[in-house]
Amino acid sequence: MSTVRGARQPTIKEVASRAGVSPMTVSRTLAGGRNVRPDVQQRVMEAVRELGYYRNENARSLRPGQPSGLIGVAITNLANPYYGLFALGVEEVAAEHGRRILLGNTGEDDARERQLVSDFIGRQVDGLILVPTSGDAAHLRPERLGDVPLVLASRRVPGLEVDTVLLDDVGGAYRGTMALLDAGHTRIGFLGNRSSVFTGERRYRGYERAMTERGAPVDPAIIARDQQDVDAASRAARAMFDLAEPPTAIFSANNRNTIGAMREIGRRIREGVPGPRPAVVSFDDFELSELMPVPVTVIDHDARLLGREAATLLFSRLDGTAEARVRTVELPVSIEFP
Amino acid sequence: MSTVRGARQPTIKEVASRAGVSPMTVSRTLAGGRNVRPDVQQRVMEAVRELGYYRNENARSLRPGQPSGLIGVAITNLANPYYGLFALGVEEVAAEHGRRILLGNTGEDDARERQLVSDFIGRQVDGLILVPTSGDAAHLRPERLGDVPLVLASRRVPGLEVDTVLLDDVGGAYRGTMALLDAGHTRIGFLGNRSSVFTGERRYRGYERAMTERGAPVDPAIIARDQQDVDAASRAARAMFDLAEPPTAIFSANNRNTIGAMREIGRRIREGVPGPRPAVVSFDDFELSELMPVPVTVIDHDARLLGREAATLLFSRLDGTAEARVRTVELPVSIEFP
DNA sequence: CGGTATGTTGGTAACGTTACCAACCGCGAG
DNA sequence: CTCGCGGTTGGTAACGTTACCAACATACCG
Repeated sequence: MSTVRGARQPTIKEVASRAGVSPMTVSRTLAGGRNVRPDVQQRVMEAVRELGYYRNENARSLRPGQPSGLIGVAITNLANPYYGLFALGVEEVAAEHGRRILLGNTGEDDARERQLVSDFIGRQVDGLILVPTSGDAAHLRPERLGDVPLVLASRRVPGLEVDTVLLDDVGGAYRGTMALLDAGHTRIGFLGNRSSVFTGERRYRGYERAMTERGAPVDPAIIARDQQDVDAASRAARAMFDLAEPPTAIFSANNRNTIGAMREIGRRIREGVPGPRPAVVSFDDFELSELMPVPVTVIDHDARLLGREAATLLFSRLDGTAEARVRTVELPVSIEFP
Repeated sequence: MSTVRGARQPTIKEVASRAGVSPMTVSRTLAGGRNVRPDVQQRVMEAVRELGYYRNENARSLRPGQPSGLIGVAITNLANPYYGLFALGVEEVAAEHGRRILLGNTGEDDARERQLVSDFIGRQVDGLILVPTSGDAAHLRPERLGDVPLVLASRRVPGLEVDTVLLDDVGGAYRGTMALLDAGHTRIGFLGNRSSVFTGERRYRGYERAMTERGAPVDPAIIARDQQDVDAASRAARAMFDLAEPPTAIFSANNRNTIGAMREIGRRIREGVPGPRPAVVSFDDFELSELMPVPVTVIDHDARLLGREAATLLFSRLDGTAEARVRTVELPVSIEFP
């Protein structure tokens, strides 16, 4: 090995001089070898191997019109397994298109989102995929992004018309609630969260629509929409069950709330606390739902597919194969009965 | 707004001419404004705002000695929530150091890992964090990486001496198995997986050590080490429980195997299949373990912290604050009894 | 054998940025 | 009033790469 430890990365010039050719010939060889004699190509590739040369992608993309091959992805909370799957879906499609992803976690923080987007633009990303933190849209306006295409996932941003992939939140919540109503329940509690205002709102709307359609009372006493984590959800469920008129069923708008409700229900059963053993419908799947002490209907979705769709939408813009019109893809959800 | 839709990103020159100064003055202003008159700075910042200018980070890092501000992160399986948490930990620390992360998923594929590492180097990353796919080490040798520091996480690569963060797999498995032995079990089955050869091996070693130390027989009939997913784990558990002499307890080396075993145990209880209702120790936590039909002891760890430690190790190299010696950090695991 | 088409190779310039140096300014000390 | 110094500004070159053009070699045709 002729490379010295601690040395800078070798450049195309060093490869060229080692192979006894010009940098242009090295460049051509690495670009596929069109119009380069095979024996010369071989000499070049040998020099590349010997020196451990890698093309400097940053220098490459410096030339105008050259894509950087990077996609900026900002999601709200990587600690949520669904977003891990989402990121995986994006990564897969990006890899299929020879792109890499720059990943940032916003933690539902507007300022951090703005910072990430700025940085992504500064790094010349070819496109952006964003789970927005539903603040305002100023930093996402086309004139701020230059000609970098943007795809929103999971949520919309008020006043911003761009390609978007969503779940069928309303329909899923509607059908899930309907299932409870069909089973004879009329007093159905709602557990939801605030953070994802957009999805939370949509899922609540589905719940509400089903309830009113069937003439079931929508009682604020059994609607809790402020729980961000499992513990808060547990407490909310507890308060609801301790009411004089507790709900006989629960619609939970997400994973975190479902787990919290389950904890509380499990505790009551273990400790013999009297009161309801409510049926549960859960938006978002969770493992071992079939082992729960009460029947759980699951409204599941494919976050990985959501990521893939977002990336596919983006690449159709990048390839220029997309129509000009802004598109929204709404992915179906599936319902699994206990 | 004077920016034209579809236009290229504005350059420092355009900002300069708009502000009536030279590009150097813009550069200095953006670098903190040392030795630039306040009123000139203001004019420059105004032009920056008006044009929607972002520094081109790629061009910036082209100059020799300039860091790219990128960290390459390759993990094996983003679909695993633990790796999502791991990535989050890395991202957090990177952000604290003003770095972004380039994320790739290897899917336990050697070729893909090599490809990702090449690409990361080509993009001039300042450092690499890798959950290795335990193939060979050729592409990770220092002479192949130039002077880019590397940190391994979760697993080692045979024959490669680099900074590494691990879990206390052996100790955790040992203590977990001991807990079962203390409870009077002697016939303890083992469920594990192949993919992560390294951790799988270590966890098996902890199990084996505890067993032999107490003189409990290590019976190949109740040791299954080939399950990659929940379904396979379920089948392995089923076969084990159907033996003439089934285990009275199960040590499960990971999440996937635990879920699979639980499914099978739940099925047998629901369907009234006679046979053991084994106690379970699970390496890796899972939610609602307290609601399981048999008592589950959980050996948990903090994947986010693992990611933070990996990144911290890397940045100590980058800052030059690290001692030269190769370091290994082994994070403790916690045991939660049912 | 001359001429043209085709294939191969290299030189030059440019991408956006900033380190370095040179030039210039105003101000205070001698 | 002159000198020198510190603060401010701009020009030049270089980072690594490749598009473009020019130069040259070779093959083929008439």
